[in-house]
Amino acid sequence: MVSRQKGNTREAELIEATLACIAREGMRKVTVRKIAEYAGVTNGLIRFYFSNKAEIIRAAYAKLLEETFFHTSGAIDDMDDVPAAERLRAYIVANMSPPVVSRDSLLLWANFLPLIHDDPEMANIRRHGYLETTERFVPLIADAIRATGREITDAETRRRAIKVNALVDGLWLEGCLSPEDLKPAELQKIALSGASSLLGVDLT
Amino acid sequence: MVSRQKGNTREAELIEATLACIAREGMRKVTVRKIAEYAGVTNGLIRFYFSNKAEIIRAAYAKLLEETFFHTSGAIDDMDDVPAAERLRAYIVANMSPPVVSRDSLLLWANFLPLIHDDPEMANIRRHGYLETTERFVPLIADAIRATGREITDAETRRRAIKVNALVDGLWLEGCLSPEDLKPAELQKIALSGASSLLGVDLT
DNA sequence: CATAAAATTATGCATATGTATAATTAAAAC
DNA sequence: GTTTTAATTATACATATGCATAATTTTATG
Repeated sequence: MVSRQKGNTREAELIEATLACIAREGMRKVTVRKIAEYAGVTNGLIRFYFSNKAEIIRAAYAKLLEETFFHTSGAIDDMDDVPAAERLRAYIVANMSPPVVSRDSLLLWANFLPLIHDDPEMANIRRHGYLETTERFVPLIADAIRATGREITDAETRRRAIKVNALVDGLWLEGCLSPEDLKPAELQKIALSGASSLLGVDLT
Repeated sequence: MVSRQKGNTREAELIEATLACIAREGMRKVTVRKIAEYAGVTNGLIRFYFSNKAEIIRAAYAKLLEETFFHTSGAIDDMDDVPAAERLRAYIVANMSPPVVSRDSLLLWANFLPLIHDDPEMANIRRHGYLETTERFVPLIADAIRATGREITDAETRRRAIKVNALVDGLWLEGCLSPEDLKPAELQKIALSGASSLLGVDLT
């Protein structure tokens, strides 16, 4: 029998195992038995920490979003007194770096996506993570534009934000799909020069 | 008993049913019985047209890629004598329009993605579709830049192509995820003005 | 050290699933 | 109109799966 652990540690291990299992096997091959195998325990134990399979999947999704938020928003914590352009730069670079850019992150994202459509709980978890991210990104872009002293309407600002957001998302996608063609360093250069063109702000 | 049909029609119906089933239920809930139900036949019939489940899934994926290629590349067929910028414009607009932009297309894409990693056949199907698309898109961008008469290195041209491609992919993603916020018309405007900035070519 | 509580394993069960194959029905051939 | 062939249904089976629960082991408590 595997040595015992306090609730929190073992629970976290099971969630980690779930993410690893989803990333490597795909959601359709994920079973409670396989999750247990990944965690090095027997299947019955999962029921001790989670009331059913859906719940551990939800916990894994929440964990994934937290991690992503930690890595992107974490990069601009303690930068309140820094110019907006520099903060935006750091934020974009973080979004173009591992572990945000990785095969696993894309696979996890894709595997969770369909669940959002038939499980309202999953939809809530996503909404929360999405708002958290948007609330940091969009104002950053708005500030960077305003810092240049240019006159710009709210509608136009919004359109610029959508573009930069799309560019970053698209590059994230390409970077995850073709890591040989687009390594993080180049990804970051491309993202920064692209965002510079789109915003009329020098981020390079 | 459902009235009989010649091989091709029924086979195509089953593939259509598979795509509908994947889009609405998610890959993990797709069973041969459910596919049959979507097609209005009994489960045994699937084995008559496909040797196993993996094969009908592969056929569905190939169909999806064909459809996408048909809608995007189809938009610039018979445009050989038109200026490159205009062809690029039409191509981008096609990529920002239904059915390329739709909830279903994103869901299908996400559901198929994990299969590419453990089924070499699926990887081949994807590679084929990807090359087909890239071979039309990248030269279009290169031509549009060259048509302005500017001097530009191959490496820089490639970087620009990656950016535009990422912008389009990212907008596709956002458009599929939030169809209320980003309707096709606005999506197209944003994509065209964004690509214009990134390439230094007027596409609006 | 004995006992209680918590963590982990082992086992069982009902159902779902992929696949195989036999039975049946409709269209085609002659 | 009968026979052949192709298309479709019906049935069966072994396995996988989620969930439940009993048994066991480890840690904590006194």
